[in-house]
Amino acid sequence: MLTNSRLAYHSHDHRRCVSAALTRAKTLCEDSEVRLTPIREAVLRTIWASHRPLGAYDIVDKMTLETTSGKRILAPTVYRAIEFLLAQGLIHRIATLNAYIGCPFPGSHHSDFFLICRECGSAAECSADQLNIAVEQTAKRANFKVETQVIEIAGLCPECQRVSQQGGLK
Amino acid sequence: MLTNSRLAYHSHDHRRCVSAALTRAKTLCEDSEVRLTPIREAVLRTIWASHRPLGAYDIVDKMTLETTSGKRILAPTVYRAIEFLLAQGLIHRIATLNAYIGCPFPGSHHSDFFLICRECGSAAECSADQLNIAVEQTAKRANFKVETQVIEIAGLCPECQRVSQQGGLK
DNA sequence: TTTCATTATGTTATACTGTAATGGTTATAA
DNA sequence: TTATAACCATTACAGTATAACATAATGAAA
Repeated sequence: MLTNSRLAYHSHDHRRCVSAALTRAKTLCEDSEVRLTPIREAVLRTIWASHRPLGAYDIVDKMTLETTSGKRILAPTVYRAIEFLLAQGLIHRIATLNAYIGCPFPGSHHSDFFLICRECGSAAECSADQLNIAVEQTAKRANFKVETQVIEIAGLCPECQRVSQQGGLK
Repeated sequence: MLTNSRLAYHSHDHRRCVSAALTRAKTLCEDSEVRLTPIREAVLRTIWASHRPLGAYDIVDKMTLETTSGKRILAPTVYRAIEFLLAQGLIHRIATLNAYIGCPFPGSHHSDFFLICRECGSAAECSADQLNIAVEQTAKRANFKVETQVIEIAGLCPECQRVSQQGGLK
């Protein structure tokens, strides 16, 4: 099973996640001959600020705060960047949260799912053959032709389980 | 595998679906000692008008048209009814469409998924142990505690596959 | 039956999410 | 340098959802 759940739920040097994501993004965009413009890169960097999915207007606010010129970034600008990043597979949309998260392994074409912690908000991306096979087979039994799949699982991440158990014991 | 895919995708006497759904709803609400008020029943009936998920404002419009008194039904009224019906497990929310659909087998506690046809818009609900097991196992490998799951699969239903093949052949 | 508490609904206003449309700007290549 | 396409700014608006407060209906207790 391919997953970034270790990083997503436990403390780590997150700067490495960010720089790795940006490096991969640059390489992929060069290979695909599309442009990772400053705005698109800034949006990607903002989304990668954490392992928590971020709403479009959160991105707007963050970017407006961080900008030096004091010029307000507007929603359509962010949405256009999001559209681009989605198309390149650099980010994913979390439908249940109306939010966006960086893809930890772009380029590899995978059908993936998300484990979203309701407590800390962090989300891990996973890709498991077993699950994809189960989807395919159950769809087949209804003669349904699968094109896209959205699998979003909410619950408690390992860290937040620990914390909530400790809280219950005291 | 528990599913209503036959009914969802093929022509049938839909009045029976509606009356069965309303009967089940009444029974379940009596058992739970909650009130299926006229408005809630009307919203449920409206949602059950087809096997296609319906947006909240579509429900508003439909109900406003169908009302005899000419009085406009307003959004909060519909959303409150939706909230109630969701809580009773009589309908489901389709996150990828921001829309609502009647549950064909309420009462049985199942974790389910949806096969949504992008062509005709119809959605079938399914419950397959294989898929639930796959979700549980893959989550377990990340030490993630599952609470809720959203699985929405988009593609082509059997009928629309037939039609699109015929179209391609001519 | 009256009263009271609870639940449900009506009404207004507004927040959040997302996109259409238009025109200006920048980068790239001929 | 100029034509072209891609990108971005700006305004306006569409669609989804809820907050807040007033009123009405319901059911149980006095």
